[in-house]
Amino acid sequence: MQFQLPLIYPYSFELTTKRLRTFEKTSFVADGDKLSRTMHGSRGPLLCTVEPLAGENALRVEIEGALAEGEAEEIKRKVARMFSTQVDLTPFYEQMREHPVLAPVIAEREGLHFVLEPSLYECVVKTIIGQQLHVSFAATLIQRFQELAGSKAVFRGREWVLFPTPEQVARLKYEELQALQFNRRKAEYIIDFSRKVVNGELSLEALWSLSDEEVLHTLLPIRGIGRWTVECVLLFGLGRPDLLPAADIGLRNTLKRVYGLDHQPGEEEVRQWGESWAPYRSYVTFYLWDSLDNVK
DNA sequence: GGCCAGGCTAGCA
DNA sequence: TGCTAGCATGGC
Repeated sequence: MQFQLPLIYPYSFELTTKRLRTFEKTSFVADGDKLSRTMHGSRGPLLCTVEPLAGENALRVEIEGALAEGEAEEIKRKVARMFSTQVDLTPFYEQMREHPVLAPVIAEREGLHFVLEPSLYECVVKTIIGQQLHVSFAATLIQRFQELAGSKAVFRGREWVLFPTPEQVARLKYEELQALQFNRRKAEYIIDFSRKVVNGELSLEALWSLSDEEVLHTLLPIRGIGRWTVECVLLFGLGRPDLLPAADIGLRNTLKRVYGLDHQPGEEEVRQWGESWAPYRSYVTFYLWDSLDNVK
């Protein structure tokens, strides 16, 4: 199946997918302009390939694999959501255009959009793995985790790994993740979380209809999930526009640099600044993170 | 070699 | 209620 997804200008495919080609390359495989990744379809593995359509202000999408009756529309919606094709950044840019400090940081990244994970489960697990680790080491762990627990599928004559399902992870033993250099507690967090999803104690699909606050209250009691993790899930899983992970060390380091401070700002300080960024705090956070990536 | 990473929990005051 | 050691490893 092939289809096109119209984009809302401004949209830069290059800026938007840059992080997928660098330290998030565990999800997507790049081939020139094209990016491919596997997804779970209702009838088995799918391969989704996305590329910009020159001069058309649209994405060209190809889906390989068996689709069920009526599944095509669902996949189109999912890919559109993943690549934020229907998000209009114009009001965000207008609000921030006069900002004394952030205006240039934002202007340099005109057209940068979120790329969301295809499933909330994948988002939560990757975020837990990434807690307080170097991004590059987290990527290594995610890779090993996928190889260990995920299914394989063959497309175009090569083997692709799928992100593990909750069922596959629920069957693992803690020791199997420890052998991949997960620490004991992180192994427990991930496997125990997966078991909650499998036994129905937690419905991730239900999160879509909840407010940010309600999502926070739903996920926070789960062991291994703190405020930062929920905020990342709201951002990168649900695509909510007004989140501020004020405790994030990367964000605080970036603010120190961008604002030219002599100290690393505390959580409260970050929240106070963030008030003037509402209702687009997620975008400011994301743009600042992007500027952090470029400094390293 | 030491300290810190895009945190979180358990244990202690 | 608030603070801190410990976690498992890589990078600087």
